[in-house]
Amino acid sequence: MAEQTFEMEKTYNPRLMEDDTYQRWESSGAFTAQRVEGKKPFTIVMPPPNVTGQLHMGHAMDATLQDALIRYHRMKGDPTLWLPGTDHAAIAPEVKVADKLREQGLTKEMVGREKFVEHAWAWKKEYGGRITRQLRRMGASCDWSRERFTMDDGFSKAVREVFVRLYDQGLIYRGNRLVNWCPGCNTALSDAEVEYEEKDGNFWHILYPVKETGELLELATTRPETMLGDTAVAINPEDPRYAHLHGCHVILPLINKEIPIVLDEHADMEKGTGVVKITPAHDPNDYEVGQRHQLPIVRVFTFDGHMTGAADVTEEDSVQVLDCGKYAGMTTGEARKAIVSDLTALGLLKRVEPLTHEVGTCYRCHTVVEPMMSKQWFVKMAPLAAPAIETVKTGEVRFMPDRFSKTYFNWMENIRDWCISRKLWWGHRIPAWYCENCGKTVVSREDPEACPHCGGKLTQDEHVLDTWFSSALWPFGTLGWPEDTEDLRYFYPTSTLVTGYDIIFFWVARMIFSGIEQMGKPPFDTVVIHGLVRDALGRKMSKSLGNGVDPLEVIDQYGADALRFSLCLGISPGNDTRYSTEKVEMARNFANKVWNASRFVLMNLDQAEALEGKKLELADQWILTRYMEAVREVTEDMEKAEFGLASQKLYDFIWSEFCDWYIEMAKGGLLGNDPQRKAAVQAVLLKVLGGLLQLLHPFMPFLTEEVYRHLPGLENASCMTSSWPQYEDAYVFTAESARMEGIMDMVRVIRNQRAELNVQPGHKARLMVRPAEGWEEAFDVAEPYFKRLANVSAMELLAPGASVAEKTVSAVCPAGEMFIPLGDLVDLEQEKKRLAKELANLENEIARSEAKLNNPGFVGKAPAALVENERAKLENNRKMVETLKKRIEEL
RNA sequence: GGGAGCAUAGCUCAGCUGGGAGAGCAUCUGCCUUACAAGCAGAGGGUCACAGGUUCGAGCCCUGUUGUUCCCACCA
Repeated sequence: MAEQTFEMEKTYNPRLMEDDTYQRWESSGAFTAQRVEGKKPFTIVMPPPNVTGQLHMGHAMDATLQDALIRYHRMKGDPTLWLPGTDHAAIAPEVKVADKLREQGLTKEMVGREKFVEHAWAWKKEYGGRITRQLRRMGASCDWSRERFTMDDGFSKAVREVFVRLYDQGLIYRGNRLVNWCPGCNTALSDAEVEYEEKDGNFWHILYPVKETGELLELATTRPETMLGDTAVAINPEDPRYAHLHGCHVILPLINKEIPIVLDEHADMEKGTGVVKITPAHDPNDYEVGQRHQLPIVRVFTFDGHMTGAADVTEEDSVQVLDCGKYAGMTTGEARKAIVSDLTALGLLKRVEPLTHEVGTCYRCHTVVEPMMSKQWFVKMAPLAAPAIETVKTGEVRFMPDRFSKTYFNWMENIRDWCISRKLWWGHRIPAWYCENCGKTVVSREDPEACPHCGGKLTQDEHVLDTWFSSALWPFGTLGWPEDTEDLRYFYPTSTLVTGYDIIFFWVARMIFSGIEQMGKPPFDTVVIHGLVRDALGRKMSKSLGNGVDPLEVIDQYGADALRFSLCLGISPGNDTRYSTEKVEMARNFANKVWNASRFVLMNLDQAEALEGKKLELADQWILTRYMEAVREVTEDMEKAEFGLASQKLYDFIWSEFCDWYIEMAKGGLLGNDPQRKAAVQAVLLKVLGGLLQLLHPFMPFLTEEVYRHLPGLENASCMTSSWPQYEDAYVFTAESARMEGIMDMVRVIRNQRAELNVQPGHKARLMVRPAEGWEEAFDVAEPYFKRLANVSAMELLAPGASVAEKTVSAVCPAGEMFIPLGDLVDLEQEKKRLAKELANLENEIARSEAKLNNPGFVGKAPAALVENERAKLENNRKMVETLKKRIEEL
């Protein structure tokens, strides 16, 4: 006799258990991955959140799905590794630290690089643990012993190794290129970091005087402030309108500079006037034109978004910087206004045409990005992209859902070189040094003392690497690479990557080509893509909108399990989902339901009852069969990463079948005085409850763990490390299940009739049943079910020919005919009408079935089982119609 | 300009390989039935955007149309 020390509260209260449970898990060492030779591990590397960031709904979704997969595989017995870590995230912390310094009246430049980086590390130290603590509150079962950081020593080594290797292969180069420049963050950006936003703007139609002919040439631009950097205007060589201008020049207004008219295909005769101004330093197309015609490159913007002045004038690598004179020092916006107004004064602004156009902005600060001529480091992408495309084409790496491989191809097949240098201080400093003496560039794994060529003094490149350069190495860098570690050999390639579709380009694609390039194998075989969590109105959650919901507040109020479940229920792969409090409440209510069902079972079990040798009734056989179906379906869904389907299946099975039906039916056995029956019911309850807690564990780890360890026979056992339920044929009772469903059907009909007739709940009525052919023995055990579930006082079976003299409500079900004597509540006319309607329905059904079965196409081509099913249904309905007709006659 | 997603009950969304439309919330009715009112029982509510096509059979597959969201792209 086990003492009942486990006092369950009436209402589920997650706060009482979550922290303790997590600590127990973590200290048990069960999160720590073990290498088991000969066994294939299941490995996920966590997308590393910003080290100083805070948990948001996106992380919550990410963590929930990964943890569900990890817990599922752990229970299946796979050696399981979920490798957590954080990202140094370059810009965001850099901005935060700079802000903090500003509060003290300091700027980055004032403190200097070295001190600034120290401040950044201090910042990291202060906030670095925050997000990992928050992930723990989600219940994330990561292997914290293997936690990594993208700037820890080992990882830094990996970054340098990759940089040097790619440089040596000629896949990393430095050059003057037109890059996306964010004046707000004051750094270059990669193409992926530019977001396009639709903005209102204008076409300014400007007139440039032609030197040779004196005519005014009209051209249009959306960015008049760049005109000081014009080094040509282009016309199409085929354009008859301008044939006479070949070889002529224009005088650039405002600065009266003579620039040539060049002939170039880029000038589209169909667009505008067919004349284009060419600004090689500030427009990608113009840059190309400039290259073709050997035009000078004249930069007119500073890197922080102002017009250049005398002080900026330099000439480096063929880029000239202009002194913009009266415009010098203005912001580009101010310059635009001034230039437009000056042109108007000169009569050279013909007209202004409003338009909306897509403008590139910085994905972090949303400042408008300026294309700028600048010397940066690049990764040559074509040779890296080719095998990365191939590996997805062959199915070696598989996106789920598959449509995201299209997104991937679309990007990879049109990829341009990747700008990897950033004008920041926080990050991996580019391992390149320039010799002051001989001017050569040294790229090295170790910091060099002096120039290896001439012994001259070296200075390191000022830039750091794009933060995605290091996260691209995450799947092998975290496992010890470039060292040849046991972890690396055992866990690489990893199994599944789980992430949102928004970082396929930033991260997934780059991990794939990096893995192939450095390790010879892609870093994972499956990429599970999920959607974004949006707000209740379908908007993206963002700081600026202030519509973000803090997952921690949700956890405080409803519990981590409720949050997790709400993020799984009703989602479909790759589709966005809306966050709503209602949904969390629904999940919390479900948790409460599970809690109370468990409470009921525990209250009624005094010891572990084994199922073996128990005499089972229809209800037992039914719930066991349904449970086995749930095991099969949930397992299949987990394999397919169909979290929405798995959680929905569990919700329905637990609530509608286990609680609403089986527990109610079980009460008879538990409260009755047949000890054998009681033991059988106890055994079934224990079996099914234990199993469904396990199935639910990946979604609601805390609740299931807490209940599971208090089940009789499982004292202090862990649900988390228990074995995933197996489908067992021995517990599948197909025929008996169908019998039970027949009885349940009758229960539903009785309830319905009573409700319609407004029978007082306290009023119990007798039930007379005339079983349909073959259903007789199903009613042997049915009486208690009717009594408990349908307010029946007593059930009596009628002989086949016996008639019913009393005033009754009646109904015909597949299982048989039934009569409920309800005395004065019965209105015979009403009853006749109802039965007639019922009859009409059935006859409709029969007509439908007959039409189907008389269709040679259906009988000939539909699956045999389906046809058979239809025949049986028809047969059944015909029988029911006969019975019904007889009944109506009797009335 | 290219690509993708979505359009199903009043609202939010499921519906897995084609075989009689589901859930939660909301609404209506009746219940504190000793696990649970965060609950129980019952009810109402849908031309599955529109038009064609394939099929014995279409919410599901194909084509087109409309609306909507997103991604990519150098439209001066």
